[in-house]
Amino acid sequence: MLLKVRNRIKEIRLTKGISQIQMAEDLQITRQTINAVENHKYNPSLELALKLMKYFNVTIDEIFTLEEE
Amino acid sequence: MLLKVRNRIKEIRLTKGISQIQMAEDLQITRQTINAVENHKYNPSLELALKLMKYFNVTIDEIFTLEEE
DNA sequence: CGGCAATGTAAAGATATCTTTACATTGCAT
DNA sequence: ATGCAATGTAAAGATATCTTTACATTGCCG
Repeated sequence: MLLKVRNRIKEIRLTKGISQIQMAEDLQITRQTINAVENHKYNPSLELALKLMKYFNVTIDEIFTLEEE
Repeated sequence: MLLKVRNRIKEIRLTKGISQIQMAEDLQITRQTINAVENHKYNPSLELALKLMKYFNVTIDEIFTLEEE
């Protein structure tokens, strides 16, 4: 049972009307990192994942899910 | 405001009476990885963090916290 | 159409995460 | 005290995550 992480960062970001640029500034990371994570180039680190939860004020389940490959 | 990830993996594991060795087998990772994470040598990846939540059947807040440095 | 903001993408380099192999230490049961 | 299971630790190597710089594409507003 192979598991893979999916995220809904882009959806959540758009519903809040925030740009990648603003997110990057707020979170003190680069825009490219946000873009890569949104487009599933790679997963965020746990640290970044926790910051995203805090930033959007959502639970982990609302952003990340472990799905079968 | 520097933030750092803390975890309670060791506490949770011990309350459930599970060894690092058994955890490693169950989660299909190495014992050294569990040991390193428990002793805060580095953070688990988001993927491993999600697997740990599922394995222990706990919420993210029960395992991980973002604390000030 | 032209300009601008937002987004997508790419490549090189730095650091983090994880594995493999191996050995040392601890603590508990016999 | 000896043996054994569990834990701690270390070093080398592989892959993942993130930054920096740079340029391309998209879409929308004037």
